[in-house]
Amino acid sequence: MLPDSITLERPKNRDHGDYATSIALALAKSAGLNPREVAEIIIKHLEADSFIKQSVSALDIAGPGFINITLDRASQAQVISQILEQGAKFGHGEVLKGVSVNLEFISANPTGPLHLGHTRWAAVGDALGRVLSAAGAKVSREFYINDRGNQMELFGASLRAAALGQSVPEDGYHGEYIGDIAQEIKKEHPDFLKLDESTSIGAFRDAGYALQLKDQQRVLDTFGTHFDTWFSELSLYENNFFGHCQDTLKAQGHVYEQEGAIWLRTTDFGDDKDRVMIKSDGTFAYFASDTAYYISKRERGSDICIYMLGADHHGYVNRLKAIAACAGDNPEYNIEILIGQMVKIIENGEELKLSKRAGTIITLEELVEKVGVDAARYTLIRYPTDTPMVMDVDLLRSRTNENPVYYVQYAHARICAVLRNAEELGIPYGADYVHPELLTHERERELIGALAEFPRIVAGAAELREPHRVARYIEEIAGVYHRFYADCRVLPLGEEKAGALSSARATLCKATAQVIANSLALLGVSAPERM
RNA sequence: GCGCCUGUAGCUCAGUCGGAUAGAGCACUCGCCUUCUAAGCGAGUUGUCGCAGGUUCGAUUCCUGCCAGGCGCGCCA
Repeated sequence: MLPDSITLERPKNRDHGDYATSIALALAKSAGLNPREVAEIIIKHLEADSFIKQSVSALDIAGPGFINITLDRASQAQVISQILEQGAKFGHGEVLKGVSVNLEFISANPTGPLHLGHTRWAAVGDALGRVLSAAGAKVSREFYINDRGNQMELFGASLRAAALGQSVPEDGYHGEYIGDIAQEIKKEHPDFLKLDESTSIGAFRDAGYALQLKDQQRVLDTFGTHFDTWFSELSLYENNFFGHCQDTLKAQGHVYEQEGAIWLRTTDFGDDKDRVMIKSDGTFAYFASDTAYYISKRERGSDICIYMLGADHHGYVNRLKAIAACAGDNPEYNIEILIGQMVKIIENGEELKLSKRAGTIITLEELVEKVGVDAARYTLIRYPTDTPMVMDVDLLRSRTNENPVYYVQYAHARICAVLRNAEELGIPYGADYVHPELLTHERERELIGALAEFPRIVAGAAELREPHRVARYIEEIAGVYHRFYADCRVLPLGEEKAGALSSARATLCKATAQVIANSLALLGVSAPERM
């Protein structure tokens, strides 16, 4: 019996070679041999292979039966040429080629500023989009605008009340920005206050909606997060699109009527209870939009619909999955839901809860004002989304290596400085100066080996939907580079003449800078040339 | 009550389909700049991987139960 796949891993301990496999241990039982014997047989066969003979310098059996593989130096260093040739494309691959992904994230109500919870997704969602694209997927980034329902009416009523100088409704919106917008609308459209109450509320609602949406778009733009589609919930009800969706679900046999309401039998697919689509008063429940929106995404050509939701919405996972199943899709493939845990922010050792602007929690814009785009994005992306996280403003503002984003950016800037100096000294570097035979230092081997991992990291991050892996990888590269820098002098000292080794090392530096820049680009974080 | 997430060093957290001696950063101690950016590097110290079972050659990782914390369970959106 052969296993489905053979795992090849990078050992933590460098003494265990460049790569290692535990295949012999896995096969030992069914082969009826002890693992080391199995390993010996495998190695004998591998050694007969001409490609292996050429590119591998050692195959060893270690421990209980691991096979440790040490690569030939020259073939290992080929990655340097590859990086220089492919440039910004290095690391990009095709594991997700041919897959069309709809990536929906943030999806805030257009009734106020984006806050901290949205910000996590603004960073992670954007990074995931970049990572998926790099892995070959066709990605459509979508922001779903919840522009329908009671919240919008309350928003309109709050604005109108503020414009009239009245106190806003109890369950309305109370942030400071409400007053600002109300004044802006009043100035632009003094006539709105002369309309009868419900028309007036509608007018304020629509004007406020337009202003808030524009504001969200502006803020996200400065944050470096861009969308392909801003999808209006209201548009799902235009041209009877919802009716069409209802027919689709009906055809699959999961729609029924009870007590004057129209239901979707989501319990057929693991939901706790069935969900109402059309309420007994004839209006649409929010869930109706969910079903139509999913169907819209699929009909517009996406194979996989990824939803990025806050932890307070995790109760929606089953019903969303059930929608896919009710539409006749495979809920294990066509729909994925990622849950982002809460983000807390502390400053001076205390949690920041109130934003004067939003009236509730701190906004994306306020966070950026405090720590800058790069630090905010990097920190938010650096952790898996299923862990709650705490952002420490003071730490993120500090320009020390307590702050991982600086550690990583500094490595890039440092390399750029070395390369500038190399150019001044007339030391050539680039694809013609790789000289693998000269890069024999342990630090050089380490660095080359780490650079070679990048494509695997990108593919893994894409397949697992975990962009934080890219951030952790850059930190490793930065660390390995700094150690190389400390031990391996690149430029000639004093009166020394520059030799081939300087060129080879400068070339390695160039390749490292490229990989760091590519990684940071996947996170939407800048790679400064000077700091 | 039911469901989801989390529990790893003093602190903040990584840990790939189950692999070898469980890792970073910070903090603490001590070294390293008359020459490439010291925002850096090196050395030292730090662990009942929440607890208890199970699966197996092997479990921080998978399964079950329990403990602790966070969140969610509307014909609201």
